[in-house]
Amino acid sequence: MKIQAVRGMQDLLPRQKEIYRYIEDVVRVVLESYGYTEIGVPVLESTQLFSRLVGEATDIVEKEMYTFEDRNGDSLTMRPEGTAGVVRMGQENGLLFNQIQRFWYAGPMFRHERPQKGRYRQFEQVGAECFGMAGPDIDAELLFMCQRIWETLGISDEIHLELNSMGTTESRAAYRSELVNYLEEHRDGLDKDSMRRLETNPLRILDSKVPKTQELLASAPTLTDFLDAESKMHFDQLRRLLDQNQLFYHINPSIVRGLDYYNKTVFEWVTDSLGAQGTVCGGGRYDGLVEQVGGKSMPGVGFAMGLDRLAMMLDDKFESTADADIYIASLGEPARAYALLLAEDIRGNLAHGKVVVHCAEGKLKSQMKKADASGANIALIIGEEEISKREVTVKDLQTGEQQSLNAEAVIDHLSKMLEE
RNA sequence: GUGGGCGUAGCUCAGCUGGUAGAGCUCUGGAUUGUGAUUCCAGCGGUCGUGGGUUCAAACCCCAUCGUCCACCCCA
Repeated sequence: MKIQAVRGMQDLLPRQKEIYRYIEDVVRVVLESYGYTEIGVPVLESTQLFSRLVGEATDIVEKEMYTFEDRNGDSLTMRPEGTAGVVRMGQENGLLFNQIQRFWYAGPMFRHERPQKGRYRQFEQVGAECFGMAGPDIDAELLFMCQRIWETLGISDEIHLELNSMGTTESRAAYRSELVNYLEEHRDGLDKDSMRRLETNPLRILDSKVPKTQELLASAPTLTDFLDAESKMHFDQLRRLLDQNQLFYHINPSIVRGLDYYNKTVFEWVTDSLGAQGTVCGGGRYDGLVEQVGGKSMPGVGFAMGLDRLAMMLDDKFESTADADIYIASLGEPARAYALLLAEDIRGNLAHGKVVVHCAEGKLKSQMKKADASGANIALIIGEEEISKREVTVKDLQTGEQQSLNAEAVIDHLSKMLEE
């Protein structure tokens, strides 16, 4: 019986992992340039946190959570999203009371869905969450920040912004009942999924891809018409800020988001280049959430971006770096031992550079092959001749030129070569 | 959870109407006693996803199962 990875869990091979790290580095630099501070929150939380904050009737809570009993009988859940945990953490540690905060975090999330391209059961997210700021300027800042990340990664022309406002809980409730009334009247025109959602989550019907349902929706009441005055103003101001900064967006009234806690601004950054799982980043405002974990009422906004999907977008353009700059080949036991010492010496004296020692049997020919495959530009060769003369042969693998230097001169020479 | 495609060497794949398995890449050795990225030669490497069935005979047909991919659903 062979043991293999659990379904939906992916291994990151060296090249992939390198892409992830590159993205993380870019994201970190950009987020910190906006003054966001990094935090860490647990992967495990009590199940209640998610069922209450994300919403009992959402798909996530209903059927996608990895939930199990701890040894003492507590129900625990591996986080399916980041916001709930950050809100809990902020409240529990007193970071939110009368405070303004800008946080970011990175790490794995877990959802038990059927795996697919761009969708795994463990997936990596980077999130940003802001607290204590009610105005649209912080919403705009988050979007500028995303845009800057896309630009730095070189994928901004493949991603566009879909924007909507969901209004306050009250205005949304008013719209919801109006929509249900309308759809009840045209019940026989609905598809099966939409019929079901009419009971569970009517706003989701707006998202339906069934053409007949979409026809029906064309003359249905729209959320925009039901926005309360304040939400409307917030949305208009946000749009103005985006316009002023020439950040282009597409108003999409059917963006509703699958979590209960959103209000006012909601958005998704979407790409066509990944197939069906095109959302690369999503987020919005959640002004009522802090109150729900027992805190003083406090506005919040945030987003989460999916590293796995971003990594897929970069895959064909990304160039891996070489495994080595200097590769040391040796022949015979004394040379082999000396190679290790020399490598230590080089690493201790060079400012940067990767030094790889051939630690295995092998003829010089095969060692040189390894040197070539490693991507190194320089090979050092140490054999019996070199040992007896206290020399090291330095070979430039691009030009093929080589020379023998005495051991003391090697490091100077190498640092010059690496600088070129 | 639903639907469809695909599982053959480490990787990418070929294998006709059922007749007992092949290529390229990688790796190892040689042509070149201690010199890579080109060339040539040779070698290593397979319970044909797994279990059952049909058949004289199954990688190939049938059933089941697992995995994977794509789509639906939903989202990162």
